[in-house]
Amino acid sequence: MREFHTTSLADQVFDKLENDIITGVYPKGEILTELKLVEQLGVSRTPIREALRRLEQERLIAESGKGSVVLGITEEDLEDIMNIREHIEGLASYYAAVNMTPDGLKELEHIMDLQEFYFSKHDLEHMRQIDDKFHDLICQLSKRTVINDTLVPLHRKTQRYRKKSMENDQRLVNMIAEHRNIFNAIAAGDAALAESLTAQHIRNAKLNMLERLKNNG
Amino acid sequence: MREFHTTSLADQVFDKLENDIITGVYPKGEILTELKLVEQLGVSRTPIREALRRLEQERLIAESGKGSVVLGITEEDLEDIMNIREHIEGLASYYAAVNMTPDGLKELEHIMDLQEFYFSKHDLEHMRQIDDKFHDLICQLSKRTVINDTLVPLHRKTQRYRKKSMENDQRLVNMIAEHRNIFNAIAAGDAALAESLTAQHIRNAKLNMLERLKNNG
DNA sequence: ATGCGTATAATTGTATACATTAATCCAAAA
DNA sequence: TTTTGGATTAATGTATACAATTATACGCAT
Repeated sequence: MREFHTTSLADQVFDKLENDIITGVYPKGEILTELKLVEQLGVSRTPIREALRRLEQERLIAESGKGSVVLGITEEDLEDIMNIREHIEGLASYYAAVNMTPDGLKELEHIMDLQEFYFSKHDLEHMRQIDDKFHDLICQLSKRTVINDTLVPLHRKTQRYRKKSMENDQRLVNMIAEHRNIFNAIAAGDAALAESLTAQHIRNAKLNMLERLKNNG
Repeated sequence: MREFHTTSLADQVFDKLENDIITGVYPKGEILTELKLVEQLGVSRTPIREALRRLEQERLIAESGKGSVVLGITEEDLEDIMNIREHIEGLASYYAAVNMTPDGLKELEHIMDLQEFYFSKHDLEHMRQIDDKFHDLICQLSKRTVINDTLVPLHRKTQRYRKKSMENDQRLVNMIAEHRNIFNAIAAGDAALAESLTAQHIRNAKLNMLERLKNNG
């Protein structure tokens, strides 16, 4: 018998709020109070509180005396995030190559195709989502819980700033090529190559992001 | 006017449960149900639920159909934790050296003294706590939120296995010496040295832990 | 014996009332 | 004008009742 597993209200509220923060519906500095969210979302405080606490733990919001304030990330944060990813994300690709399954490979290939599709449409919003999905999926397919749990929150935090770094058309072309190379290494089961290509890929992304950040002030 | 800020029941419950899991009061596999905890702790389900959700996010427990099950960590987890720490913990020491304050230095020095005091008493339980405190404090004093948030959960997860690695007396002596060297580098403001000493320290700890784990089966 | 289905019990999910705490505002005094 | 005190308001913290779900036990048919 198939199990239904309706997602709980708390999960739905969390997903919605996380997405709204990432996409800028609630910009940095916005104050979220439980009561306002009760009105807006039409559910009771209980699931809302649970969602807020999870967002708090991910450092997307923080208590501020009066309600929860939506946090931004500083240049220092971004620097640290990319430095950590530069050191760790290669491990994810390494184990993804080691533990890959046919199903996982198919999933990953689908991402590769979508990324080229959205690029041909110049759809930056979906490009951002797909880029994130690519890196999240590799973490997941690595089958290494600790690595996944360490990296995924960092991916979440950079999402808001990813779109800006995608306005550079040349970087987009390079990104797609780098993803493709990483995919090929994983598909070939060459863990060491996947690892070093990934580290280099993050390094490139970091340089591009920080440069953009400096130029935009 | 001084602010009081009594910690909430939810915080207290979280701290207690986290500590009980870390110290083995609730061993791996133990099932925690909200109702049992209500009886044991004498508070309502609301703060208990909040605490459980936070423990879940730290991967110390997981939902299991019937209640929440206390998770252990596998050898793979331990390997990943120490590999990640090996790559990142140096950054924490680096920034701790850069951003150090007199007060912070005093705090850190106090830890150094306590560690030698407890060693002279052969008090392994406190040694474990102090070791953890040392690394947590450096993360905190680095003033780099992302680095702190990335490392602290990893420290929590290894606590349970730290005591075992402290049964090696020679390792304890080395550990104290390594901590002292890291402290001196930070106090001297030599960020690069603090970073490399820390990386080496974690490498040593990793080797010792994995070896112990193999020997004990 | 074994598998199936239903009744029952146990557990979590949600809403809400009440308690407590913290922020705000305004009036009065320095 | 600034500050201070307290009343008021608004927010979160906590407990609890009720709903929905899931596990379990048991009887029945095969």
